[in-house]
This record gives sequence, structure tokens and C-alpha cells, in this order.
Amino acid sequence: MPRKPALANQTLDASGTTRASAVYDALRSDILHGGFKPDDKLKVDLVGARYGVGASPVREALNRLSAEGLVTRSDQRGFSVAALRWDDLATLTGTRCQVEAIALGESIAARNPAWEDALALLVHRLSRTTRSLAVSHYVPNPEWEALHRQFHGQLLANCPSRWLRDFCATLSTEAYRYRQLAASRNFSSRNEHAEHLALFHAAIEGRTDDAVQLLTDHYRRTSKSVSENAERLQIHPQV
Amino acid sequence: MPRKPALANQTLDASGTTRASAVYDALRSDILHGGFKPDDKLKVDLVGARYGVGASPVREALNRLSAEGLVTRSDQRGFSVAALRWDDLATLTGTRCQVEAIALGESIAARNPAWEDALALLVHRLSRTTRSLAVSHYVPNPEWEALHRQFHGQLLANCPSRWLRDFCATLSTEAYRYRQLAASRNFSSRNEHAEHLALFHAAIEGRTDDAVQLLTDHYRRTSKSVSENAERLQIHPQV
DNA sequence: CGCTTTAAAATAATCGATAAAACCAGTATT
DNA sequence: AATACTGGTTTTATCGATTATTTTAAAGCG
Repeated sequence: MPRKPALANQTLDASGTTRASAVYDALRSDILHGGFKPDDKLKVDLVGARYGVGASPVREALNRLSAEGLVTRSDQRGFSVAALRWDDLATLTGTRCQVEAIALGESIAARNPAWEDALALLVHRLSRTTRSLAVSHYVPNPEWEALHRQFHGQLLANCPSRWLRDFCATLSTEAYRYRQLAASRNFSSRNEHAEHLALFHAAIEGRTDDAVQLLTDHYRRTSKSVSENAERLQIHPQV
Repeated sequence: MPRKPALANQTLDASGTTRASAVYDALRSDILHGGFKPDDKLKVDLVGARYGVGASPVREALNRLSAEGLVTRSDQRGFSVAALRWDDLATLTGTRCQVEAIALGESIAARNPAWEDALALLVHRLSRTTRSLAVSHYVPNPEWEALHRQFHGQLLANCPSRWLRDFCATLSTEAYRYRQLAASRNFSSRNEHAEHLALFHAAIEGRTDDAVQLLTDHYRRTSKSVSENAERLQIHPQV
């Protein structure tokens, strides 16, 4: 079907994959990075027009995303971006701490040189990458975001349970949405890199309890900062 | 579009919902109950013929199921029923015990009369329902299966984290597939109802540690029995 | 023979058109 | 004033046909 798409607004990287998958990726990224906001209606033909494809691939992508929780589907009433409720953030963070504590423990228990090397590499790169593209105010640096995500993913990568790993990834995505929504000033009031570094050392030295403590502190601190920020910005998406 | 379906083999309950959702339900149930076996290819038009619908609803259902893990999707190569590997069962059971321990703890911590009543009702019904429809050999009783699932679901229903609840449900579905595959003789060598009863009492009396212990024992025992059974039946689906 | 290359068939993905719900405003009814 | 109806419009869900891609089979060739 690739009759060389009439690519609309966004350019789809449809090479090597199907249109449905390309739309899935694009849509996911747009939801995560603000191209679509929580509660936005996702009308099939508008989305299709945006990416230059027909209804079928869009519907397939939306169906995947809805099973994943990023999109809400209501029979006969279409799709919309999943809502975010601030009073859920505390619960989400709690769950994340509990579950990642298990996953991190098992990951550390199974540690090996390859894993430690990968972790070290990521910490190093993270130290060389600036969090914000501007100095005076916060402009998210996509490269830092990617490394940060990889670092936390790698921490758990050795956990033998793929279910646990996948679940942590899901929770992480969810948490990312909250951060995006409230991210702005008051960044860098913290020395985040020091936290990552300490966590890294505890992990590769097999100090499981320390690592878990550092990780959960890290998450709780971020969560607190995000919700304070949300308050200051007067974002109250619980409609 | 409802031009009064030409309902093929199975009758779809398409009333009040869309065809895609009806196919989703039917397919899910067929996968869970053996109508489709692990690794079976799911050709879109065959599935469509089976349920008497076109390709679009089938694809949408398959896309949902693939995001959920019950179905495998490979771009340009279609769909198939997700494989089951016996060497994963131990990991799955372990994860389930760890995660449900948390969920059960929180559920018990938030206990209230309505929850206890619902639990009591289910235990009662379970006691009145026979596990097998035949006495001499094992013939699964759908009613018992449904009550059993509801009982375990209700145990966790008070857990405030919907993520945790959903994750437990996913793991439970996965575990069910293994049980189905290996279920057969040597049933009732255990007094399962006694286990449920003890768990119930510990739960409503707020004895969290006891309840968690009983629950994890319950799961581990079942897992052990299932894998022994699989060995005896010489099922080795890791291909 | 074993390894490409080519042709034909099967399967997957997508589009465009159409039927059926849901939505919406304006009007009528209690 | 609130509720219920009504006709037109938008949006959703679905089909049938079309276009790609993968797979299979056959043929060519060293």
C-alpha cells in the first residue's frame, strides 16, 4: 500500500513497518510529549489526516493504545487521551515504589559485569548531558530524557520476571505523563545526578537495601516536586 | 453497520456493543478455554468467518489482545495465540506471590463491612458449588471457575491502586492459561475449599501476615500441581 | 544436488464508501 | 422551567475491494 504517503503534518516513519505501527508510535509520542493533551478527543479522521493515513491503521493504533491505558475507548463513542487525575499521583508513586523495590532487588541479585557496564555507561553519559537546553529557564532536553529513561530501565533489566519489568515500564510511562504536565520552573533545585550516582554505586556493589531506599526516595522526591509544581501552576485536570 | 450478522459457528453477543468488542470477548474466551491453542495462527479472515464478521472488527480485537499479551503480533506477518513456556511458570508464580502480597495487604488494611460481606457471599457459594461436573474424572465446572476467579478478585478489590489491581488480574489470566493446559486428573487430591476458607477468615479478621502466607502457599501449591501434571501429561510446549 | 532467481498463490494491510449510532439545536409538551 | 421530541449533522463502526508483502513452488544454473 505504500503509494508514497501524502504525509500530512507530522512525518511518519513508515519504513519497514506497517502504517498502523507507525501511527501507533507517532500517536504515543504525541500523547507523551503534549501534542495531544489529557482528555483530548481523538477523532479517527482528524488523527488520520494529521498523519496522512486512512481510518483503519488509526483505529488499530488506537485500539492498542487503549489496551495499554494511554487512551480511553468507549464503544460507539470513540477514543480520547486518557485523563490524568492529580489525586492518583500519590497512589501511582506508592505502587511504583513497592513494585520497583521488588524488581530492583531481583535485578541486583542477578547482577553481572555486562549489566554493570551498561549501567556505568549510562551514568557517565547522563553526567555529560544537560537536563535543560536553556540555563535561565527549563527547556526539556530530549537526549537527557532518553538517557534517564534508559538508566532506570537498565536498573531493572536483570529482573528475571518479564511481567515485573513490563509492569514497571508501564508505571514509568504513566509517571512520565505527570512530569510532562507539570514540568517547568523550580527544576534543578535538586542535584539529581548525585542521586543517580549514589543509586548506581549501591546497585553495582550489591547493597540492595540502600539501593531500594535511594530509588524510592528519588521517586517520592520527584513526585512531591511535581505535585507542588502542579499546584503552583494551578493545573487541576480532575475536571 | 449491523446488517443483521450472518453469525457463523459461534454466536456473537453483539447486542449493545460493537462487533469489535464482541469479537474481542469471544476470542479472549476461546483462547482461555482452549478453542484456540497456544501458538495457533490467527488468520484474520478465518477468525472473521468463525464469528461471522469482516476483517476490520477482527483486526481491532486482535490489536487489543496483542497489547494485552494474549496474542502475538508481528508486523506484516499477522497474529497468533501467545505461546506458553513451562519454564516461565515458576517465574510467573513468584511474581504473582510478590505482587499479590502487596495488594492483599493494602486491601485488608482498607477492609470494611461491604467488602467482607461480598467475600463471605462468594465463599458460601463456592462451598455449594462442585469443582468438577463428574465424580470419577475431572470435568471443569464453569460456575466454579467463575466464582473462584471472583473470590480471588474480591480479595484484592479494596486495594486502592488500580494499577496493582489490574496487574494482578493480568497475572491471574496468564496463570489460568497454564492451569487450563494441564488441568486433568489428580484434582481434588487437595482440599481447596479449606484453603479458601482459612484465607477468608484471616482476611476479614485483619490477620494480614497470615492471609498473605495462606495466599502464597495456595498459589505455590497450585503451581506445583500444575507443573507436575504437565510433566505427567508430557506437555512441553516450549517447541 | 544445492543454491539463487523467478513466478504464482496466499495472506496482510489499507483505502473509500456506506450504514448506523450518537449528538445537537430548536421546538413542542407537560 | 424542565423534559421530551424531531430532523439534520457529525462521528463511529463496518464492509468490500484494492494494493503490498510474504510465502510457496518452480525453474534455472553452477
